[in-house]
Amino acid sequence: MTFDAFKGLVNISNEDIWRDFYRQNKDKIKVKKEDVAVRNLVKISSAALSISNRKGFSLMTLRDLSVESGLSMGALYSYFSSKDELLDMIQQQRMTAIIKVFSTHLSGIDNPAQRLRSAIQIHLYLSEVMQPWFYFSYMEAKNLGKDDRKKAIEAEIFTEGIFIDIIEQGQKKSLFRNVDPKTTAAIIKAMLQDWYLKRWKYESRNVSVEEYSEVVIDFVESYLMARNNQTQEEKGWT
Amino acid sequence: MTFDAFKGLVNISNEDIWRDFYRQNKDKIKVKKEDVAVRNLVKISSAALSISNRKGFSLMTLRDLSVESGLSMGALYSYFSSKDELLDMIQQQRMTAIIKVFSTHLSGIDNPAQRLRSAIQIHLYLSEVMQPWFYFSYMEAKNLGKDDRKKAIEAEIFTEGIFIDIIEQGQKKSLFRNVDPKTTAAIIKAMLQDWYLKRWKYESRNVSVEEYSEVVIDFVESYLMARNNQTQEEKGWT
DNA sequence: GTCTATATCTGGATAGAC
DNA sequence: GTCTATCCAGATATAGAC
Repeated sequence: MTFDAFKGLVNISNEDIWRDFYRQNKDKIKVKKEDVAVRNLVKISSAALSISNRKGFSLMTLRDLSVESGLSMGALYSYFSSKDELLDMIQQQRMTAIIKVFSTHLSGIDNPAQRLRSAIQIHLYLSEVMQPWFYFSYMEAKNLGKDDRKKAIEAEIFTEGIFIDIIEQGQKKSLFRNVDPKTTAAIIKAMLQDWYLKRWKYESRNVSVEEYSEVVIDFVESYLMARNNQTQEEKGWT
Repeated sequence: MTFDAFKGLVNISNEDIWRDFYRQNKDKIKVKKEDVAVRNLVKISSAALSISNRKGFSLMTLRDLSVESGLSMGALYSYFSSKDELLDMIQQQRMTAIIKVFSTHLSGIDNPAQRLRSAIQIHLYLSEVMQPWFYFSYMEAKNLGKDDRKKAIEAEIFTEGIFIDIIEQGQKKSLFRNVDPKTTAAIIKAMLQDWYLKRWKYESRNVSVEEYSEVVIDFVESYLMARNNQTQEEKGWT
């Protein structure tokens, strides 16, 4: 699947994300007109991600946020009741998105080799679409409240678990050689994370998400299928 | 080389690091007795790394630091003149260490395959010895002052450059296949960084730095030497 | 060299006008 | 719903005794 095809399929816009959020949290948010609320939530979150990813969430003052979002400090507090709640709001959005996208796009793919390639692609493509979220989540994970910390760990286990499962399936079918599934999955995750953590680097080198995706897949397959002299045909490439 | 052998060779103790630092910065530091100064610098840096790596440097208050280091707030300011200077002090130390260790331990190894393995091992072993520094550097990089920011980028380029060079050498000698050296080096770095960024994970799974090192080497060699059905003997393993 | 006490300021949060 | 003005806790940094 190309990146453009993916974007068409998932169709995650900032607005959709925050409209969903608004509907699920109507009680917490003081502003009652949906359109107004959604518009401002988008402004606030964009500003918050931009400033935080530049200098860190804890160094972002609410005065910074007020200037960049174009809302007064008083208005900001109509959308969240504390700075920490704002952090949790952003985190929450990423996690629900990742679980949703994985579940829908991996179902129905049974062949482990094919499933491996799809999982890598989906993760990279999703993190490309939501790069600021992913970067933010990674960097600010340690500052989460207790509950959201738990959710973050669950999300971490969830994605890594997907890869562990795939590897074990492939080993059962003798498609992959007998390496340690957990460490392998951990390393795959590290490769995937590098894409959104060092995006400036890949951008300056003109590496597209599709190219990177192919390199990662090649890397992982070389490792899992080493000493297996298969042709591309046999591997399931097309 | 085993990890223990490495530790014996490099022999980086906290004390040596800060003694060096003290001698190079005698003018900045108000305390004039070397032994007192070094002892307290060790206390301060250990406390600062421990607290920062738990909740982030910007959320560490000087009161926290005072309690954990056992020095009063007034005393702390005999060793640095602002909180930002403390950050730069810690960063500086890691970078000089990494350049020193790489230069001494890679010189004399000419075979690209061997050089690749050594570079991976050295990086992992060094980051294991200095884990809190590496983690800190990575997480707080964005908060550096202008000058130190430049140094940080240089250090980044330095390590990645080592791997790019090795890969290009190996390709010239037809030991490695023709993949993109830059992206490959970037991915190798991502694997190396995962070791000190997610150390808790590997610790909880009882993965030692030597085991991890072998997996990374296997991973990278599989990729660079794919479709080359060599035996371990031929690859130079022993 | 190190401590306690304190000056000064920054930033999160709220009250109340519009 | 949004703004301005303000409160006040808590942070950095310093002064001066020991």
